[in-house]
Amino acid sequence: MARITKTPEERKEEIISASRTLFLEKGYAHTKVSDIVKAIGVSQGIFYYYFSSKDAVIDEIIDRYMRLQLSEARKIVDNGSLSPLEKLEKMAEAQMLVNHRENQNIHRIKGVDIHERINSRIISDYVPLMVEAYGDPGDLQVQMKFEVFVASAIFLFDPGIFTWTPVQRNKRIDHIIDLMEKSIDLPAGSFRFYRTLMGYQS
Amino acid sequence: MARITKTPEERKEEIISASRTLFLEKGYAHTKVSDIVKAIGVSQGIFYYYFSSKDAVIDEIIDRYMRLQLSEARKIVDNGSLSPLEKLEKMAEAQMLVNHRENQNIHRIKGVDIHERINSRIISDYVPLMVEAYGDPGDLQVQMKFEVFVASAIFLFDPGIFTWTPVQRNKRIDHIIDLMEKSIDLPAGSFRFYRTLMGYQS
Amino acid sequence: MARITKTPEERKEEIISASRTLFLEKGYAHTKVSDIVKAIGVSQGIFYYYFSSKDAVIDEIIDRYMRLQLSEARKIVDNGSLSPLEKLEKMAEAQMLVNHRENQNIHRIKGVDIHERINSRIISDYVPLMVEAYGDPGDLQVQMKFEVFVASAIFLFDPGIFTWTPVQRNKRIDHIIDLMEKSIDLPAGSFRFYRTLMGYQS
Amino acid sequence: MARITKTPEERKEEIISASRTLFLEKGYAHTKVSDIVKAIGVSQGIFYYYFSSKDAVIDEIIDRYMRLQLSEARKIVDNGSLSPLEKLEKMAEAQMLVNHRENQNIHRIKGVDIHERINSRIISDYVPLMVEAYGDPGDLQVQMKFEVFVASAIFLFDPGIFTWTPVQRNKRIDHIIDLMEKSIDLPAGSFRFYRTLMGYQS
DNA sequence: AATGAATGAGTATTCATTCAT
DNA sequence: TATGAATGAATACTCATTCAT
Repeated sequence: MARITKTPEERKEEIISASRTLFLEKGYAHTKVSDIVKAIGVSQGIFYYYFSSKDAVIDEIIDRYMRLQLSEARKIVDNGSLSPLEKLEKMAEAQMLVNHRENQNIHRIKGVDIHERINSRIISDYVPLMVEAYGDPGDLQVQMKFEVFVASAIFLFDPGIFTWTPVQRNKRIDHIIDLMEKSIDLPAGSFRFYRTLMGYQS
Repeated sequence: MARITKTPEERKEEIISASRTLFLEKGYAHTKVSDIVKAIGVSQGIFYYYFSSKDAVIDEIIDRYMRLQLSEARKIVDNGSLSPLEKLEKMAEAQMLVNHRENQNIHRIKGVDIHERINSRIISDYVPLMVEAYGDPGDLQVQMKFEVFVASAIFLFDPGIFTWTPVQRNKRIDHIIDLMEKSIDLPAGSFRFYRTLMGYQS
Repeated sequence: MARITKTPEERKEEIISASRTLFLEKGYAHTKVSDIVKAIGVSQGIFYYYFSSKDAVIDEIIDRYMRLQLSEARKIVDNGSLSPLEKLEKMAEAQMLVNHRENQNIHRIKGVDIHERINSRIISDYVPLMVEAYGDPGDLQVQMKFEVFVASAIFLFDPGIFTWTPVQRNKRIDHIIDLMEKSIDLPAGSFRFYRTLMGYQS
Repeated sequence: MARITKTPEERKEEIISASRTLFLEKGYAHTKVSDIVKAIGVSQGIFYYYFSSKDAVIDEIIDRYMRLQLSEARKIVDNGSLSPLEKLEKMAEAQMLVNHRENQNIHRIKGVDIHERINSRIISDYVPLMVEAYGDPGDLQVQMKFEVFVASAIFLFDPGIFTWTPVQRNKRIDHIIDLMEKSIDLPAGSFRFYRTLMGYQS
């Protein structure tokens, strides 16, 4: 095999990117380390030069994903020219954008508690940003409302658990949105923009 | 090994019972078929006479569990002498009872989408019974309210995902209960009995 | 692969025998488990059905070897019709016999302290039998003399350490024998029979 | 990493010293080349600039050790003002001195035939010096006596093989010394000074 | 002299499942 | 019904050594 040296950053990026793609395609468990290195044309050894184990890669993938989502959200929250609702809408859009950019929709990776790890951070790290965007940073009552909102959405629309028909799904999406709007005294329709994020099929 | 013939029912029961115990102790993945047969003193082969695979056993365990929960609930729902709230309370009690009876608290089994399989059936099969008990069988609006109620409870109190302190947990329990009560126009406190089921620590 | 069932005794024997042969040929480290099973035409799995690890096989080989040597020696020691010197001579012959029977000369296996494990048991278990044969069971002075005799022989003629010319080797053999004879007040030549065991080249 | 150029001698010395320390601590096999270079803060590549392989380092370590022991012994042998017994005693002291100086007690290194390589040279190179010190250079009879003396001591007190209790060990030490004294017609006690070298515990 | 990224060969072990008896 | 010996597929990780710069 021709020896092609790259900078550590490039190489690490390559490995992460190839891993994410393969994990998405075949699932974590069914992706062999040998598959990953084959995909980028390097030796097995180099994988372990950059990562201590296969698990360390998924850790890094999740971590990067969350950091990216959080930093995008942070920018929006800190944008003084936006209203609370505009901020939340922009945040939802940013989420979708990140998910689609470079195959990063790691929610769909099958395997060892990947979901658990992500979901946990969404509630603990992302929800507080939503509360801040909404204008009540640190307000526990509001935070718990967002928690329930996000939790039921993640749970009920988890493709690994439920297979709703489009109609069933749409009804539930609107119901959850409606419930949340009432819960925080917003006019009906204020959170309609969340439809897309939850997978509403029009 | 002495050959001891039993009726198929007994043998199957033995296998299921031993499997459930071991799955609970060591998790699904870490329980070997050889562990199971060793526990009841039979050969490896006989396992496959009764079950087509290791996975078939967990299927059966989940299935029995759900059928038991549903039949207990059914009885309560059909009990004409109870009010809607009494029915729901009895159902919650029955759930806890079944969970503790004969180690059946299979929610705690670690492993491949066991949770997913159970959760899915809770929403699709058990929630409708709650709606029926509440007195509005088939009312989609009510059903979706119960779905959100149950979904957020399952999600936010999944021990594999979150590690709340008792105080944090209690606050969220009360919040979810409160939200549900308001959502279906019940007096505050009507659903207080759900506290126990969700793990409230007083 | 055709499935051929054998009794556990036969199968275990097969594995041990093939392992010993391969260890002798290629050394312990360079013999793969896959080599062993290939040699007898069975699956990898069956190896682990009979032995918990590759190391467990060498343990068993050493153990069987020592038990065989010791039981042969025991018979001779217990033979009342032999004089002490006759016993020792028969014991030396028996040693060589065992070594050559069925490739059992496991002294020549290269690898992880195989020697250390054997040598240790020779001094601790076999030497006492020599003392008993000689007629002074439990006599520490005599035992230490035999220990030095055996130790220097094993050490100086270890093919992994020294490469003597035949002349050098012969001189040392005779010297060690002579020393031992004097040490326990035997007439010169009494222990000449040990020459063969030590590899005297005439 | 800052590039620090040193003279070849210094660098080589550094590598050897670090290797010896690590081999002693963790054994030869469990010391990685990367451990060695990490210990002195240089790159992997530079190791191979100075040594052709990991094995070459242990060769050099053994070689230096033996050359040091032999040169110290040579000085003593050539010291005309000492009697034969004084020479042997000084040599024994020198051995212990070298062993303790700068962690050089390489006898304790665990690993692939390190012992074999050292022991071989002790018999072939060091024993002749003992004979010379004793006053009979080239006398084969005397040499073989020293060989047996040294061989049985090395063998019986190899910590990798035997685990004597202090009492058992002391008895054997005195026995070997006594045997040697008789063997070369020295008054009892002449070689008592060897006790320390062999690890006598008073 | 020095760097450090890259190579690549090497393997013991686990266990669900099968099948001859 | 029951046995239990036998199958076989599946794979992450280590590290001495090399080499382009």
